[in-house]
Amino acid sequence: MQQDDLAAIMRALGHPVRLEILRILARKAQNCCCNDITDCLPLAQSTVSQHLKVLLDAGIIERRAKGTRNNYCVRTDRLAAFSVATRDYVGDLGTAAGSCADVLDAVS
Amino acid sequence: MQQDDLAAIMRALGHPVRLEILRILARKAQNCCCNDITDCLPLAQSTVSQHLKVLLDAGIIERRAKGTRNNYCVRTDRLAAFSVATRDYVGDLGTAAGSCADVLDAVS
DNA sequence: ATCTTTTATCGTAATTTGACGATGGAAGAG
DNA sequence: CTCTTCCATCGTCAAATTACGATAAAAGAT
Repeated sequence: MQQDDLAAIMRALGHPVRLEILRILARKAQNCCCNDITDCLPLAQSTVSQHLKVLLDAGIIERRAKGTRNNYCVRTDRLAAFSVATRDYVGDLGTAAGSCADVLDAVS
Repeated sequence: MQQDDLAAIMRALGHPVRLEILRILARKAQNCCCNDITDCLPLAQSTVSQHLKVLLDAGIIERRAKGTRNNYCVRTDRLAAFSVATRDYVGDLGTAAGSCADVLDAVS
């Protein structure tokens, strides 16, 4: 995964409400629409819809028209890839840096 | 780690420049000041300083006065905790959701 | 055909972000 | 003491984010 993509997903996830929305989606899994989420949050429907769009644009969730409703669900594959990319990124930093604090202590 | 803290770190990491700054810090490990980073990026010193503040406020990096300079380094511990928290969060979503897309396919 | 439900989108307002140049203060160098 | 280097902070500006209410379109229900 590209660094910019990683940043984009981080940014999309970088809001407590959106983390909570994903949890709600995961819990109600198979049949969750915008109103269902709005019922769980102290926010207006339009605000929730906006947050859903952010997650949608980042490719973290999926939308499926179902009659008069739109069902959303988590894109587990994308999140798994993100989790791996995050681990790799952090891992790279760690191996490159060693324990920087210790080095500074040793030098001073 | 609290969900809000996770969101705060995600947000701090949710910018390509800041991901790049962390990489630079990790590479130059033991002796990296604001100017060093600025030299690696097409940005003004004040802009880099601002990004450093964001990372600092999120607890992702550490500052150490060293003579006339301020050395920064990555807080590997915090990033490791973040990596774990991310994995756990994504893992929770996965187990709660199953493969939601498949469920929807089966229902439709 | 009409009504209701759902929800994306528009318009708006307040706040935050991201970028810059300028500046002042802190600390070593001469 | 003076000079230079480093850099956090201030002021500014444009753009993005976050929230809201209003609204219209789409689709099922009556």
